Amino acid sequence: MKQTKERKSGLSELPDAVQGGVVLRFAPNPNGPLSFGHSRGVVINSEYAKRYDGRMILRFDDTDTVRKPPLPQAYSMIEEEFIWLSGITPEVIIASDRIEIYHQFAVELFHKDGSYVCECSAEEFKQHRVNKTECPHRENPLERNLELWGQMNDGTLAPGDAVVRVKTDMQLANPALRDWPALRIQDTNKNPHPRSEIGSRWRVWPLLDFQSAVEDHLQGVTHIIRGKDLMDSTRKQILLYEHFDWKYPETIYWGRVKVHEFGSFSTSGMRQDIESGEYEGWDDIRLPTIAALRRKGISAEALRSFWLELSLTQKDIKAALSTLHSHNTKVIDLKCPRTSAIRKPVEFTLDRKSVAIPTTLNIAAHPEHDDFEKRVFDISELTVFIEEADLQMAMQKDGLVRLKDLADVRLHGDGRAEILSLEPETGSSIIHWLPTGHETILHSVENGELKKEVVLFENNNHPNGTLLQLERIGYARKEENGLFICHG
RNA sequence: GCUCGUAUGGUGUAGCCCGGUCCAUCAUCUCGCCCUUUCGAGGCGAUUACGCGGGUUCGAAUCCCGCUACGAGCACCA
Repeated sequence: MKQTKERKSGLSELPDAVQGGVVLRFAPNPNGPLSFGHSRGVVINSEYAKRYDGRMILRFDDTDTVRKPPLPQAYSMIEEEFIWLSGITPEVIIASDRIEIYHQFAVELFHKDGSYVCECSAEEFKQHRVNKTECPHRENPLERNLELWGQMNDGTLAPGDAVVRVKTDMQLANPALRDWPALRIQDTNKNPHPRSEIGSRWRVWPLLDFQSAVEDHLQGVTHIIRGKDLMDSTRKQILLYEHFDWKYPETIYWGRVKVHEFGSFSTSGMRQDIESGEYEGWDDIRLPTIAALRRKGISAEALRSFWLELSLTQKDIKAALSTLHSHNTKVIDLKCPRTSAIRKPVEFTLDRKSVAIPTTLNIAAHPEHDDFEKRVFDISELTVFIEEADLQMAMQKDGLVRLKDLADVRLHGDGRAEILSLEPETGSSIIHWLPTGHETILHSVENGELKKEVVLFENNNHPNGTLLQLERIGYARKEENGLFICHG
């Protein structure tokens, strides 16, 4: 019983998980909306929250105002995307609202002799770290630390002049853990926090390892699931927890995921390119953002299946986008009305000779949905448009081809489509076609480049935003200014 | 350099803790065939894998040792 459940969801049980007693969190930096990579964190954490009926916290780790300044719109975008992706509403915590709390713990740590204000330059301390030597500030008495702490906060000390370090042990085998930095000074006059209510209110900001560790404790987080690049973070934080005598959450890691088609994008890089106009927005279909995937028609359910099937392992993996598309097809195919678009249309005239044909056709909009409004093809003008590629294919078979839902025909070089029979008799390949239509632009992405193609699109009443299946081409979303291909 | 981690087919994944039922699961991709009111849909089928070398054992993907490859951390980023 237990085994089938694990197999089905792709996720194994969380260690020491208690029904109703699990607290998970997902903690992105709101310097941009969610990317494809983030969706793994959303899906895995939220699925566990559902499975154990636990609490789900969405925490914005927005404590860097200089290098990765938060994007004000990103907070609400991420929250909305989280809900869309997971189907559950998380509790929201914003780190920049809670700086005062982190300050209190920082001061408490001085009192516990668990930290000190270090006035070494980054380079000087690096020498100590490499040589396993203690820096002179390590022995600051409490009063001196408190005095310097005051100077960090009141502006006497500038960014780079001092940093608060957690006392671990300079002899630790792992260099990453030796007296790691917990809080630093940021010039918030020059680089105010983008949230207006925060702005320049604080000068001393916690680093990830301190902020995250304190917050996880305050929220009672029971399980942390994160990338294995944060393994040393866990070890650092455990050392901090020992000073406070707290119990560290269970921690599980996943490895790196590479999707070849997505190349390498960084949130800050995308932000720059959007601001410079290279991309039209976060939902530009070339971008690996959740916004772009959604716009093209990738469903939340497909994203969930995808990550769940990949499961939770520490292996670095190269995931295939085709797998995501396959999941998506299973979700959307049943809902997508069929419609036709002709690329490079070639016109033919129906030559009915002895075979009588109707003047209008009522064609199903979905093979399994009779209730979908029928498509009406008026062929009284006897014109049909087919794709140039299909013409070439047909010519290799003596021009024989079957026009879907109409007839077997033989295409002639003079532009005639000679009707052979209404019933399929020649066993020819079936191609899609249109009697008429209107021009629209088909947008797709090829090798990261945007491709725009004018196509003849079936006249239809589908409202903008509808996800359609373009017969024999693929799934695409209809928008005001064209069609946007999702995948085949 | 130090520290940590991972190694099952083209790509992912199950199995490994508690050795045999594993001539290794499932999905995806590729290729065939079938069906068909489109298809890259559906149905059926096929090819392809336990990193290397030792050891323990009647028996190892599973246990032990060594090696190799790859990845990550060693930021006053997250």
